[in-house]
Amino acid sequence: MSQTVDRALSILPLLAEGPADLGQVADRLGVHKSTALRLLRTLHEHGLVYRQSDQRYRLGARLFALAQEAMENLDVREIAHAHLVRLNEECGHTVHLAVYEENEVLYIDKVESRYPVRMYSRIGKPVAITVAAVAKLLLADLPEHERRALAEKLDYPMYTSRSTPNPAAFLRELDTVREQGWATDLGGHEESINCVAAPIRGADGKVVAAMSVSAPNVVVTADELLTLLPLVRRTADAISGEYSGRTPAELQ
Amino acid sequence: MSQTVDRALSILPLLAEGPADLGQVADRLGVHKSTALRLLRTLHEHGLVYRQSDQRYRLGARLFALAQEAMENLDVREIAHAHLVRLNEECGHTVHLAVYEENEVLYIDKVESRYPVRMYSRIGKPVAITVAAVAKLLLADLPEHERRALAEKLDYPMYTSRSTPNPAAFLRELDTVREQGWATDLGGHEESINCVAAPIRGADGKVVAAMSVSAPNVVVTADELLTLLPLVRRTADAISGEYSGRTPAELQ
DNA sequence: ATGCGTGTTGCACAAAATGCAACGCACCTG
DNA sequence: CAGGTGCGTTGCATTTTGTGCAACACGCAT
Repeated sequence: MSQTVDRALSILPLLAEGPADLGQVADRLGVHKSTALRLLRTLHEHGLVYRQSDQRYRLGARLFALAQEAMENLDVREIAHAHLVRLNEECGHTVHLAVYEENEVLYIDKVESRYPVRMYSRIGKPVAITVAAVAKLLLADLPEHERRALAEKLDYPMYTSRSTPNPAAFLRELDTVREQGWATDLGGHEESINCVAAPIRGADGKVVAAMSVSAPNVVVTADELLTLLPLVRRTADAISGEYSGRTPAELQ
Repeated sequence: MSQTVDRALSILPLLAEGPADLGQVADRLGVHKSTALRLLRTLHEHGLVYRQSDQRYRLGARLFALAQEAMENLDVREIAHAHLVRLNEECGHTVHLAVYEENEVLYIDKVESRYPVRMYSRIGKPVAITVAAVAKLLLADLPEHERRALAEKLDYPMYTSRSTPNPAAFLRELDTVREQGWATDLGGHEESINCVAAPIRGADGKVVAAMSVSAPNVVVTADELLTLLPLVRRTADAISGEYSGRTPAELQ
């Protein structure tokens, strides 16, 4: 595609890790300093990169503004948010909202647990796609060929002994999930954390997002968490209804 | 500087206005379709641009991930330090930087007064939350319900006759502080010590930290200290600008 | 079939990006 | 204070790389 642009864009994730100086950027890109300088200057002009007082470069304000706008284009998030908050108030655990995009599953909203022990996650961060309950729901709804192709392409890291080990097992799991209309992750990502998740569907029945409730074993056992399933499904259905225009928010 | 990158980056704000197809992008860039195509493809590979089902392009969710990660790796303390030192050189008094965390306000940086009479404080030590100027700023920015809940939970020790006596008085003080955008502590913690403080805000306008200048009566009167307010606010604004990655041009 | 509006590909040419080497500059260090 | 080291920065010759063109492919409506 375009080498120059490709290099320039590679700078962004690099700076997301933290500020870096010209030399570091040039090294990690594998280009001459002068080349890196010109790329950084261009990024700077567009406000995507900022030069702090110690001369090092970091991501700039413009990027935050763009991210904000990108968010606003995802209207599921806006509709879902109030429901997620309410669910969190009812059960107290961490609530996540995720979408599938370009072979990745991304968290796009999160309401923190009210318990002191919290699970780590980050809005915008790609999800552990082979084990996360929300990922199973989103992938289970893909057309067959796409699903198979993706399953073959993925890595299957064994986060724990319960992680999905290979494509075959994953595809079987996705079939089950599609069948039952909900999904779980019982210690597949981190030994002590369990999730239950339910799908959010658009007017045409396609899964547009998925939401989950997560809690560590020390707070509730997996069995206890599973008793929340009806509540989670009801919340997801409420969001689906509002998203597809069936149930205006005012009526609830 | 770099034409190709420049063109590619110009696509982002364009798509921020709303989804567009190849032709529209090419037109607005003033380039041939094939050129626009290659640029879009490169952006796409980096996840900054997403191709929706109707083939049109829009901003991708990856932008989040970047912005979010960058935020997380930002260190107010690191960015603020040089500014605090400069402020101390200009006025000579003790300068503090504080953040709110888990129902407490903590000093995270300090530059000592150059006068022989110093006030006692320690980095990492919780601040007298009901009276300190920095605490007022940080709490004033909390969401209403959280602020009320916290105000009720706190103790109101009468360090001096001017200490905040109760939740109602505290909430009133916080409203004033939020309104005016700065705060003071005039002998509320120790009879002879006054402070002026200003907030430091992130890209989203949220108060992420607060800074203050403190001095005992024997060095400067409260009125004299207040004349430093513009300087303190300017410093805080400079830190805010740098923290949120604004370019000088956008800063005005 | 036919025409129109898309997006997409291969290619020749020219422009634009690259790496180099040299310079400026601030900061140490002996 | 001379000399050295580690940065960022600049001008320039070289050629890689991006560009626009024209042609093609595809879907859709007429």
